[in-house]
Amino acid sequence: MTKHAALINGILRKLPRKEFKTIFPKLALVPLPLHLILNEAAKPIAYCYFMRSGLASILTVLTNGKIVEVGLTGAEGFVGLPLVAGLKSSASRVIVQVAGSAFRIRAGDMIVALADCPALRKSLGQFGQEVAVQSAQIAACNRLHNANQRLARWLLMSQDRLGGSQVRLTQEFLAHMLGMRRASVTVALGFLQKAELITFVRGAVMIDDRLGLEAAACECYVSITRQHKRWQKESN
Amino acid sequence: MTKHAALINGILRKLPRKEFKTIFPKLALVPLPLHLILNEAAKPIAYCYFMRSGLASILTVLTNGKIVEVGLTGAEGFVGLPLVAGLKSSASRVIVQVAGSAFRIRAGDMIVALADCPALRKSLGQFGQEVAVQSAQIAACNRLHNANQRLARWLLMSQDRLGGSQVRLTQEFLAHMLGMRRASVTVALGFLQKAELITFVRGAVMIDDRLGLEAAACECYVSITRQHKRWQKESN
DNA sequence: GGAGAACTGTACGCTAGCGTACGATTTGGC
DNA sequence: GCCAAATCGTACGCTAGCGTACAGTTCTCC
Repeated sequence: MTKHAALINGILRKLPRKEFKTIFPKLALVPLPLHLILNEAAKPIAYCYFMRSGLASILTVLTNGKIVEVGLTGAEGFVGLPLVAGLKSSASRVIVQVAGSAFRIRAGDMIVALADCPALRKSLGQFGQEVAVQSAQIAACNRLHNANQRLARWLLMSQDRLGGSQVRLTQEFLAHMLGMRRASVTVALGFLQKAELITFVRGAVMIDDRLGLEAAACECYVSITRQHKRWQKESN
Repeated sequence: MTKHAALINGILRKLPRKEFKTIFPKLALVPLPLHLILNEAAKPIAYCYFMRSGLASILTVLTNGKIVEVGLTGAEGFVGLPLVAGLKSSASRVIVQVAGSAFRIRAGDMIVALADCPALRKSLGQFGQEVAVQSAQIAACNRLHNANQRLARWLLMSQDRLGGSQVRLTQEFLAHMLGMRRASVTVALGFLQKAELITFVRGAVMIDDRLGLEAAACECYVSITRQHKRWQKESN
C-alpha cells in the first residue's frame, strides 16, 4: 500500500499533508466483496471506510426485513458518518453493492484521528450533507416518480460513482434497491432497452446512451448532481 | 429576551455556559409567522434559526413546483445545517408549518461562533445526523407505506414536536407535505376519524387517541423515535 | 349581512404497480 | 456432462391512489 493508492479516495485526496500523515498509519486497505455489510442498522460502528472502488448502498431497513436504498456512494465517499458526529451506532445498513476496495479504519482510531484533523472533520461534514441531500431527493422521488424514471436515475447515479459503462447486478437486487418487485424491474429494464438506452443480460446492465438515459430519468438525477457541484464551488 | 427564554431551544440548552455566552449576544428573538421561508433551496443561507416554538418543515422542491416534506423540526432543532458544514447555500426549502418563534442569527455571525464553539459544532453535527435519519426513513416510507399510515405518522411526529394535542393546518397543506392529493387527505383523515383516533374540523386536527394512532401509523414513526433515543444515550 | 374567497366532501374513470405464480433459461459445482 | 440453484420473462387479477371536477360549507372582509 502506498500513499498514492490512498489518493484514489475523494476525501483522503483533499486532506492537507499533515492530517494525511496522522491518519495514514491507521488505514488498512481491504477488499470489499459483494454484499459485505459495512455498517449495520442500530449496531455499533466497528470500522469506518474510505471507499477506493466499488459501490456502497445506504439502506433503510424495515422491521419486516424489507430494505430501501436511500443513498449511494463510491470512491468519493466515506462510510461511518455517525461516528463523525460523536455517535457510536449506525442508523442505516451500508452494504457493498459492487465489489471493490476501501481503506478501513477502526472506530477508536477514527475518533482519535478526528480530534486532530479539522480539515477531515470539515470534509466529512460536507459529505454528510451530501448524503442527506441524496436521501431527501430520493424521498421525493420515491413519492412522485414512476418505476422507469427511478430505474434510469439509479443507473446514472451508479455509473457516475463507478466509472465504467457496465453495472453488474441482478434484477432481484435492483428491485430491493428501488423498493419495487423484481417483475417491475424486468419491465422497466425492457422499456429502457427498447428505447435503446441500455442493454442488459443476465447479471449486468450496459449503458449505451447516457444522454438519452438522463432524459428518461426524472429530474432527481440532475438535482443531486447539480447540488453536488454547487457545494463543490462553495467549499473553496 | 432573557437567557432563560433561550433555554427553550434544545440545542442552546445543552451548551456549556462559556459557549452560550459567546453566541448569546448574536441571537435575536423573532416571530415565525405561518409559511415564512427560513431557508430557500439553492439560495444562500442568510440566517440560521434555533427554533423556540412552532414547527418547521424541510422540503425538497421539484422543478415543476411540487414539494415533498423530508423532515420536520420543532423546538429541539436548528435550521441552517449546511452552514455548519462550511457550505453557504441550502439544498432544501425550510418553511414555517406552525407559527412560533426562534432565535435568529446572521450567517456570518454563526460561522464566527462555530469556530469558537466545539460543543455547538458537535451538537449540531448530531442534529444533522438526526435530520438525515428522518429523510432516510421518510424515503422508505414514501415508497412502501400507504396514505393512512403516512398521515398517522405525520400527525404523531408533529405532535411530538409541538406539544399540544391540536395541530392547525389545512388539508391542502397536509397534502403538499405528504405528496398526495388533497382529496386523498380528506379520505385518510376520514379513515382515522372513523377509527376514533382523531377529530378534525376546518383548519385543525385534534389527536384523541395517541396509542391508537401509533398503531395505525407505519413503523417509521417508531423507528425515527427509537433511533433518536438510541443516539441520545450514546452522546452522554 | 352579503359577496367572494378559502376550504372541504365526494364522485368517477383510469392506470401504475402490486402480489403471486409458473415456466424458461442460464450458471456453477460435483 | 448433469443437476440443482439462480436468474429472468411473462401473465393475470386486483387495488390504492391519481387527475379532475363540482358542489357544499365556512370564513373574512367590506
